[in-house]
Amino acid sequence: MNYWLMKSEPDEVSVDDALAAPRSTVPWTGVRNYQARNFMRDAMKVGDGVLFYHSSCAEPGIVGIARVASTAYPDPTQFDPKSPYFDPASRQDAPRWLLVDVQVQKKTRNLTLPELRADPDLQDLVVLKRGNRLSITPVEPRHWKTILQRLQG
DNA sequence: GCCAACGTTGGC
DNA sequence: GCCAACGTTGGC
Repeated sequence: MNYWLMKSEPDEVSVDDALAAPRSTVPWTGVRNYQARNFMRDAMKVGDGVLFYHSSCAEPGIVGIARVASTAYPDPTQFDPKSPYFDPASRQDAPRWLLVDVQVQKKTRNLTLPELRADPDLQDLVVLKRGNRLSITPVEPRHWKTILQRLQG
C-alpha cells in the first residue's frame, strides 16, 4: 500500500464538495502533468492512502483523509471542448490524460502548510520541497504516520 | 498582483 | 539535442 498527497483547489473541489458527492467519491479531473499522470497510471492502487490538500487558497494545508477508489481511467474532460481541461491534441483512441476516483473517508482539521513546514519530522515531505508544483506527490509511510498523529493531537 | 520555480514548446 | 521563450503553479 502506498500513500499520496493530492492537491485540489477548494474553489474547484473542496473536501466538503467531495464529502457531499455520492459515496464521498470524486473523479480527480484536470491533472495535466505527465509525472502526476504516471503516478496514477503506474503506481496507485485501490485502497492507497490519500492526504487531501487544499492549494491556491487562503490557508493551504491537509484537510482530509481519503483513499484511492479506482484504478486509472481516461479523464473525460480532455475531450470536452467546453472544459478548461480540454486537450485538442488528445485522441479518443489514445487518451493522453487519466484520473482516479478519490473517496474521502474523513474531514480533518486544517493541518496548515506553515505547520507542516515547522515540523521537524516532516522536513523531507516531498510537497514541501522548494519549488515543488506537482499536484500529486508520494508520501513516505513514516510521514503518513506522523501526519495522522498530528491530526489526532 | 507579484514572482520564483518549473514544465513545455518550438526554432534551429 | 539544445535552449530561449513562454505558460503555469501556487505561496505570499
